[in-house]
Amino acid sequence: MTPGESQFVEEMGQFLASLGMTPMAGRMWGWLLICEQPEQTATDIAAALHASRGSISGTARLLATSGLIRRTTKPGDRREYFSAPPEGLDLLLNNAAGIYHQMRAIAMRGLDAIADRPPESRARLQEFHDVMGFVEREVPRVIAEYLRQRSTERSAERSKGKA
Amino acid sequence: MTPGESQFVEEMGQFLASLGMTPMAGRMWGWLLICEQPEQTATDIAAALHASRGSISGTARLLATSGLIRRTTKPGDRREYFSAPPEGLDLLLNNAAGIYHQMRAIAMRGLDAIADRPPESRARLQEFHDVMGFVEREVPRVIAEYLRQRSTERSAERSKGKA
DNA sequence: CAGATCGTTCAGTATTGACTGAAATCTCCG
DNA sequence: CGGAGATTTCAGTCAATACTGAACGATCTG
Repeated sequence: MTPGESQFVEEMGQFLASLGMTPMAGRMWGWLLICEQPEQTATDIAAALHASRGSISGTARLLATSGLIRRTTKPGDRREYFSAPPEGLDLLLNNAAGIYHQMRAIAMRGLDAIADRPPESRARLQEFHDVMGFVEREVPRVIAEYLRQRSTERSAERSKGKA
Repeated sequence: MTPGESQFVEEMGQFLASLGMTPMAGRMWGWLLICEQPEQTATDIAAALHASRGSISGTARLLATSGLIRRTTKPGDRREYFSAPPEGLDLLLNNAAGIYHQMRAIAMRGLDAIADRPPESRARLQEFHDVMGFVEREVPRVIAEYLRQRSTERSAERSKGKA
């Protein structure tokens, strides 16, 4: 790994860590985004990241269950190969947008907790809840629309390439 | 504080902590959203949250500089009063949307780091960068539009109330 | 000016949690 | 069936950090 690549991997580590995952998860995903061979074994990754195999194992499970990485096997090869599929990006975005839902849910429970108060006392939290409700609806809509549009562009390009 | 209120405060604490602030910052902001008296002294807050004054002091600075809370003083009263202004909500949203910018910036630096690679090797990260570029532009736009619309509705309501 | 109250600072404490590395488990080949 | 290569598990270590509480400084009152 060049210093620049190493810095990228480390930044992805800190970033995904700030989103609730572990630093190692970010490093691993980042590495799978930039490594020359898109499919890497656990040993490859451990060597590249200077990490223990145990750490890779646990992190691989975390990333695989959340859909960010894909595990594949090859006939006549006991090893597992990890790669970063394109869908991982969509999942990451949906996950990030999920914080708006969390915020609204918390506000909702808070409103229940102070249900007996007069409206002017609940106004602050009510507004918080309303704004989150909007964002929770609209942001995923915008993202989904873009992803749909992008996938149709892809199809068109592939058709053009074939023709 | 009732159990329900306490739970709300605690959930806000964990939530803002996951966004990079401290749990105490979330608890304090949450409390200022639901307390009966919108303006609270540091002593009031410390008592409500069972926290030390030192903790409140540091947290108040953090929240005030980020604009989430407002500090006010009254003539003939040495104490400072804290409250949660409506703009805090906007700032929180902008802050949350900032993660998209962070992601694109990291991807950009990563692309620089592997600038010498062939395009097919950079494709994964390039796509990551492009998608983030879109989200970084559009999500804040949608949020800003909504906030603007909401503020004009407010003005209309206030005028109606006066009339 | 003395006294009291409020705010800030900072060293210390305790907790959390990510990572390591060795032992255990599994799978497939010869 | 034995064994090599691979993965998983888990107890232990280590670092990061949020919070406490006492000491200090500042500001207003009587």
